[in-house]
Amino acid sequence: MRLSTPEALRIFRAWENTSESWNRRDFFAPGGTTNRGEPEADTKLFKMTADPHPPALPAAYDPQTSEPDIYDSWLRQGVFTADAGSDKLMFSIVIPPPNVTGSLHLGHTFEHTMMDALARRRRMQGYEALWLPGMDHAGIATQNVVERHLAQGGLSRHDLGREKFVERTWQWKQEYGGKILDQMRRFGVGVDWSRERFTMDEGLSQAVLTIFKNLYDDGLIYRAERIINWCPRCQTALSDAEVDHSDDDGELVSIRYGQGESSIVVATTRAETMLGDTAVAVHPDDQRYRHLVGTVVELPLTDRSIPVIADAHVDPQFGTGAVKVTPAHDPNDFAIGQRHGLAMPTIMDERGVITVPGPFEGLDRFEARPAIVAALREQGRIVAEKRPYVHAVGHCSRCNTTVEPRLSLQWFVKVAPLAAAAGVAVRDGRVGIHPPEMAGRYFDWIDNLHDWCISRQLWWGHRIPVWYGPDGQVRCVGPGEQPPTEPGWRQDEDVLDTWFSSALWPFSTLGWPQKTVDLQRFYPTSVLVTGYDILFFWVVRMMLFGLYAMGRTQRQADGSVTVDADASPTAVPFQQVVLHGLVRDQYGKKMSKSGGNAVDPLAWIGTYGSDALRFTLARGANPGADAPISEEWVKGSRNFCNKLFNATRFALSHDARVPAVGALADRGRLSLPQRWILQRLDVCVAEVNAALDAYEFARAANAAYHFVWDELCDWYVELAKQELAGPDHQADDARLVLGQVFDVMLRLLHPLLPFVTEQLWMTLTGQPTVVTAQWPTCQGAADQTGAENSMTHLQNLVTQVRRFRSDQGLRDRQRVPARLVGLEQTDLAAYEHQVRALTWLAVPTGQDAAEDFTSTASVAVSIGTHPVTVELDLAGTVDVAAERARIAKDLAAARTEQQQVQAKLGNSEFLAKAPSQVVEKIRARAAAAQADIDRLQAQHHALGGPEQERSTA
RNA sequence: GGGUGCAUAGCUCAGCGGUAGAGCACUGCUCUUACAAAGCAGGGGUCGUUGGUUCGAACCCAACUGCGCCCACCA
Repeated sequence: MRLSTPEALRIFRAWENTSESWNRRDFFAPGGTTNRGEPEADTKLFKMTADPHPPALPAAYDPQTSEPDIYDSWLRQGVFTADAGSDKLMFSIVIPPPNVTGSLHLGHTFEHTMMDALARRRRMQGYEALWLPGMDHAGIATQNVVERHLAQGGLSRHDLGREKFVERTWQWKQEYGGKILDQMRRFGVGVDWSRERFTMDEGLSQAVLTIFKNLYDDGLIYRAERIINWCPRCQTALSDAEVDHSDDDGELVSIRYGQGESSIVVATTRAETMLGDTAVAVHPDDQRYRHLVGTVVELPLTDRSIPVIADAHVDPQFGTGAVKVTPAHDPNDFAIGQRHGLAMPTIMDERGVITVPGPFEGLDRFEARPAIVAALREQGRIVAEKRPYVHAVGHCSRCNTTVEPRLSLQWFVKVAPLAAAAGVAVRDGRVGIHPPEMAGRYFDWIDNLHDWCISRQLWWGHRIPVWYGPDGQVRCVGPGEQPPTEPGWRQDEDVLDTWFSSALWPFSTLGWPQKTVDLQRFYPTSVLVTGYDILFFWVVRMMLFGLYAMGRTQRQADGSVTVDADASPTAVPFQQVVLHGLVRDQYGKKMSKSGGNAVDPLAWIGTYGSDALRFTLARGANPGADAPISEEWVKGSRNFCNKLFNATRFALSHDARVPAVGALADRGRLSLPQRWILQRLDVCVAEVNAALDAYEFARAANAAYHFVWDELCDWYVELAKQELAGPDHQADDARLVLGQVFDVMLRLLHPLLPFVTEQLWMTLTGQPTVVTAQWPTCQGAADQTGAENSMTHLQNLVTQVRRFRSDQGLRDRQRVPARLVGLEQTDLAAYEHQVRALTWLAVPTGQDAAEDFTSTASVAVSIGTHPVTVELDLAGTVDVAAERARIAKDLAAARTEQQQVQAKLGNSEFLAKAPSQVVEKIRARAAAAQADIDRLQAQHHALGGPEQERSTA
């Protein structure tokens, strides 16, 4: 196959962009070319020197070509490298570290869009802005991937052994782990690559050791035999947060324990656990079983007898009111077992295989279940069955295997002493949550805490720094300490939960436990942007550890340690939390690989550009909101970029100049359209700022979108064409106004559309980069000249004439001679030329034009209180039917309006109780409606319209 | 089981007490030199149902119906 040149180029670029070219770390090597203020000369696309003639823009908007070059230039200029020594105000964001195994998906681009916008805006506002990137080692996920990889070669991790396996995983990380970072570069994230971190790198591992040791010494980490969630496939413990519950079909069987008079019936969905039963429990007040408490019953299929005990935890209303107790395989039963000192035999191994000697030994738990039910049925022990029986079942969030509660020896973090302070920090406003409604979910967790199981039976991760001696000694080895070397000592085999190191991310990445300048200047981080789906996994835990490590602790009288709830504001890991939703498809369905509707962001970036994808995501990005997205909408955003590109190109081609500061302050001199667009620009700036202050990216994007497209392009640019062709002073003003509007808008849009605004702004201003340009602020000038009102009049007039022309089937090109009667009485008197240009109306020609001109059709419009009639010469070709239809329609609308308004004005209570401004507004509407009705009726009459068109009211 | 949210145009959503809006889709016309990745004009909704509060309700309150999400050791 032969490729055409452009096609080949495109493919080459796509390939080039994804990997090789981005691995040139010399762009951001420490001490290299990244120092701010000393941009390296760039000969490729952009001139860094003051060039009086900046390079012309390409003829077409072409993100595929320009975006990678622009990103290179940013890295070369070092604009994202934060200076901790700066005396500016500080702003910092740490990236939610993506899994090292991952590739970029739309969820990442979604939150990166928001973080980049926030950081870029702050940088333009004069802050020293740090956006710190990095990756998470993702314990279970990565180990699973590498194990799958090994399995293809017929190997298991045990064939390699621990050391080799970990080595292999590091290798894998080096080879594939940076993929997502390469993809982020193509997206154009403005992160500080010189500060990139990894949860398993040297510094962060020190942080993990340090906090483990501190917590251990403070008695906040302990090891205990507890019921934990166990995944028989991953063969590791899981925290509560790593278990997903779903309502599954099961089977509830009732089994008779014991014989005859002294028998008792219990119900269960997990019949196989009966092999581990050590009691039957009933409620102490339950009269039905009172006589049995203290006796023993025979446990079927075994040679054991178990006691009947009384425990207040049993619900007498449920089932038979009697519960079988399996302390080693059920959390409730474990608690009962502890209270009654019951034996806790484990009946399954780590794979979920029955270990009790006998006929069921070696059976998987799901094979054992029907086998045991069958055996019980044979003995006549099954007294009732209910199937299907829907009940909540826990699944491993990593592999979806049914979780098995299992008694085992694990490490835990004592959460209560940490959590109180974490609750207070949000309640007293030191940490803001957006949207505020979601703080409720945060408190749900904080107020209902369970201790956090942090040990994992994996090999990939931070190994627990505890050593066990030959005589039962336990020693926690802190950072810098030597592990015991005497014979017989061995280190704990387990590693820490991935979220343990993630919980340190806001300060470990800044150098903690060292007292670094970064830590001092950039902590607490300003904003955390993350999904509401990991509020519990991550946000809560960062709060716990952040306040513990960076705040103060108190030793209680009993020797226990708690985190001081009144820790200073500088202890919190972040000051604001912005929670975003999920990316959904165009039908509102959650995007997921399994749902088959997942999209590779790079594909869209390749076709439409990073800016287009960002803008589409931004238009769905409000706190707590899910963002629907589809290719059509990305295309729409690309079209917007193209619009902006072409409009700027228009301005440049007419020598638009950015005015000196204050040059346009005296607006009295300017034309109506000029005053209007500057006024609207100011409103847009205010709206965008207000929206971004509230993290409402969607509102900001929409405000800018509508200003650029509906106001700037559709109206001002069209009007400016007339001004540019007009008298010199007017043309000069137009060039300055265009310069001003585009300068401000490009800066204002930069956080949301970084690439196209950079390209256009550099060309417009000749400056090296918009990244460090000054952020626009609202001038706050009220519309003192009534420009908005007059422009509304102009727009109405123009639209009415255009509509008439459209209804009459007139081509735009067809200049129609016309008189604008009465215009001189209105505020548009000076703008007849502009009105004619926008409506393609010609001045009547001929010797005595005004007198000879014969009108054959007219359009009547109300300009404020003044009637204006546009009289056109259609040379007798007026489509009367079309015209009458149009007028009839307007008349009907005007009458409806009049009816509604009169209903209000006829209501004495309305007049009495409604605010006077509202009443005045309604009166004005009534007057306007009446004027419309009069005018339209006259026109309708003139066209020979029948009288029955009268209102039926 | 406990929370919590949502129902507005064909689709996805904004509006949250005083004339129902946007994008896409749809219809007609136009290659008018910034832009056809466009322009101009247009059609389309008793704002889930039923009550209530109010001069006035898409908006506030209650109930109902239908979806969704979060939490949960219901054997």
